[in-house]
Amino acid sequence: MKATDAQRSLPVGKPKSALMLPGRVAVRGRVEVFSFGRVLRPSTKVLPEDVRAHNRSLVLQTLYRAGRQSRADIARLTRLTRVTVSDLVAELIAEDLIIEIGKREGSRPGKPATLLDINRGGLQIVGLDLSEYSVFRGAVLDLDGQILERVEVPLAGSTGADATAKVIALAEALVSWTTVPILGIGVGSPGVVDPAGVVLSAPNLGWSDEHLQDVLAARFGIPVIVGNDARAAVLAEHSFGGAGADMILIKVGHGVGSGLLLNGSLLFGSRFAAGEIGHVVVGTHGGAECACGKFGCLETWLAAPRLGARVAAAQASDERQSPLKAAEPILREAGRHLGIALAPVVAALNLAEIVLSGPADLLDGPFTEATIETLRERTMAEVHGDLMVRMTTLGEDIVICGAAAMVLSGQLGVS
Amino acid sequence: MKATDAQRSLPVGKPKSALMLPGRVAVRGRVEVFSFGRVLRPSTKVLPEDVRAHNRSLVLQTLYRAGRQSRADIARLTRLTRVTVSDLVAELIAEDLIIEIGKREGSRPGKPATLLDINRGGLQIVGLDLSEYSVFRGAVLDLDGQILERVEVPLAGSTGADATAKVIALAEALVSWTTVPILGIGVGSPGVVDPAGVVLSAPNLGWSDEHLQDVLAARFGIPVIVGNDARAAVLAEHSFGGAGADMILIKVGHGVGSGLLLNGSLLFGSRFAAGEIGHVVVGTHGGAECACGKFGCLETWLAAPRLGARVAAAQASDERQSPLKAAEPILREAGRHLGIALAPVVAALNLAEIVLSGPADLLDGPFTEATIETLRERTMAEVHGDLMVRMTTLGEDIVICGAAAMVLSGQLGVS
DNA sequence: CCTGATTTGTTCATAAGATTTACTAACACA
DNA sequence: TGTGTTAGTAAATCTTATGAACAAATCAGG
Repeated sequence: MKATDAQRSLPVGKPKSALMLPGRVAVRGRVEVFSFGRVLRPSTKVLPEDVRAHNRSLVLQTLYRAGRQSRADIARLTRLTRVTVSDLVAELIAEDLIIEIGKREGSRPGKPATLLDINRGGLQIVGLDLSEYSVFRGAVLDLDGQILERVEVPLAGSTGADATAKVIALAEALVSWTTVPILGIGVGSPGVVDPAGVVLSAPNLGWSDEHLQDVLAARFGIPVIVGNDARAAVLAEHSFGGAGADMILIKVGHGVGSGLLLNGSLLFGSRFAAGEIGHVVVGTHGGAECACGKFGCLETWLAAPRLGARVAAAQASDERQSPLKAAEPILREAGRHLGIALAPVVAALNLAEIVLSGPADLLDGPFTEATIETLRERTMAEVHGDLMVRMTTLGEDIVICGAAAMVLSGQLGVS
Repeated sequence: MKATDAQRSLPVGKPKSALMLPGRVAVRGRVEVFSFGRVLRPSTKVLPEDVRAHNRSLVLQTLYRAGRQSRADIARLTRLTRVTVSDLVAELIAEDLIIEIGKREGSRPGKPATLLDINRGGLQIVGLDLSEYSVFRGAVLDLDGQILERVEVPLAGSTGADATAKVIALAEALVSWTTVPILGIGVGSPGVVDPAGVVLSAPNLGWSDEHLQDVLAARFGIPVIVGNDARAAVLAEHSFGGAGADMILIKVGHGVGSGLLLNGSLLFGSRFAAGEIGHVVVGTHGGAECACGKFGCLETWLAAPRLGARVAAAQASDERQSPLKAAEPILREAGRHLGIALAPVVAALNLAEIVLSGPADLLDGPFTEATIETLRERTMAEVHGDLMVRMTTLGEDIVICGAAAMVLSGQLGVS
């Protein structure tokens, strides 16, 4: 900072001018300066209006989280001035995103506060879950992530344009059922989805380079956000499920995927394929053959159809035991393999929380226990303290809720 | 037509006003709104002066990367106006961070441009590497990361306050050798270091809760940044080594650690212990006993003393073979275990680049080849295309260069 | 009932910052 | 000599947050 400061505290005369910069040639390569922890992207200038947008989101978020606050309350929480908050609130009220909900009750000195809240009853969200193997699901939700109306459409083997048409039809139905203005449409899609909502690849649906977000936005004329299903799920778990800021969510279904939240940020990965752990080989010997051609992929251990089938077989082969007893070794073996695969990830990322999403009858019990035990055996002690492995609190609706969370993020958060 | 398809399978009626918002109670939990990919931390208001600080860094970074640009060039690169750039440049020249270096050569129409550059010769950085087992190393560097002067101090078993005193003495010597004002002091320390530069735990040095950054800043009165050694290394590789924005750097020395750069951001982890992968168990059978009590930790396979000893033993036991031949199976086995541990990490994070730092005679050859092969065998094909495994280009100085990169980031980047 | 204290929300003037517009300076080319 | 181009600067404008001041509304207490 102050060159003079530095100069002052430095010993004065020193030799070694010989080594110095006389002939220093600028042989710089491609170099970037960092904000220790965050890249400063070149050509990303910031304008005063960006300040406005940020503080606007700050007000919205404060109100969304705390709910029912006065302008003065918001000013105290955000450390903005009352004047600034009043100005932002006026703008947000004009846009119908915030409403006044009467005076504060109770006996206090001073002018009674006018309470504000996000316009929770005046806006709805449409959320779609395309991640199930044989069915598209969708719902109308309120701003708190509560499902108001839901619907399913059998996929019936549709792929490519047929699948796209079914998505549009599903969205049309849901949009027609909303009773108030729509904040936006969120879609959780399987496969690799880029930040612009292009499904780069979704084999099950026969999609590649499918510009789903653009197509839906053009059709409905309202904001649309399309994201990967597991990433939507991890966002849901954080926004509505009470999870922290460092977490991996393992999604077990017809395949196995995951979503990562690191320091509160969703991870996309260098090719937008972060979380695709289904085809990592686990263990050094054995393992069933996978559709991908390898042996012992995580999917061969965990995928619901395979795991369910093995459990059923075990139960059938030994009818004297209780079904639960018979299933236990199978489930523990699967859970152990998940732990083996996750141990390096948990250690490398210093994760605090592992959330499982999938069939509770398979995952919630010996499976989870074996995963925890395996992680304890295979990672450092310091991690054990705060490491938590648990089932999601959102059940089957996790992707739909996550789609809604994406919309909340895109429309009310910083852009 | 597809619309009718979906419509047909949907519940037709549209009643459901009953379900709507009449009595909706706001039973919200702790909820956060997201900017799809980045948290908006509450109580983080933004002011116009933050805009200034950001754009100021943008100018500095542009100049640092591109070098020798005119004000007009910077304006074009940053998309700020010439007026704004002139204003910022005047401020930066007053602070001696930027200098004018004469008119542009060559024959072009128009007024000749006044070229600017970062004051590369007028500022120096002090970098310290505390990560070696038996020695502290330090250097004076220029702003391009070139080492101008270096020094080593034997650690001689110092721990606790003794070790701290040696760090201070080392820094004093280096500071006294600088010939121009110092931009800052960077320190790469082993162990768990929090973002405030507190070494929470460094067993080898006997430190816990050592406020090294504060201590050094108080002593020298100039900016100091203390960070984890592997994180410094990954920053160095990105800033000076030409690496991309999604990378893991594996640091093999007396122990094994790593640093992660994800989407251009350094990962700290929920307890600031991200990258601590040395004590992850690899493989499902066998493995030597580790100092931590477990068997088969990554360190037992990779740590330089152990690996070197195994190589030496193999070479001694079979003197008819060439030393290289004799070492190969040992090195391949170690590299394979690194691949096994990294496969889930690479897949989960969709990493593009793996950089190795450590003894080149051990790592650069069969070891690296085996790591690549193992990763190919154990992850999805799509990853193979752009996955790169290589040695660092910075050699032994990687942590010192990383310390300098931390200073560049902290002093010239966004705060 | 009146007065003082307290809190809320708004009005007005101000400071910081980037932009647009317009200007001068310096050069090439014809 | 004049025209066109580029660099850098100056003045006015627009945006945004802030501080100071004030009116409104309420409580507490005499």
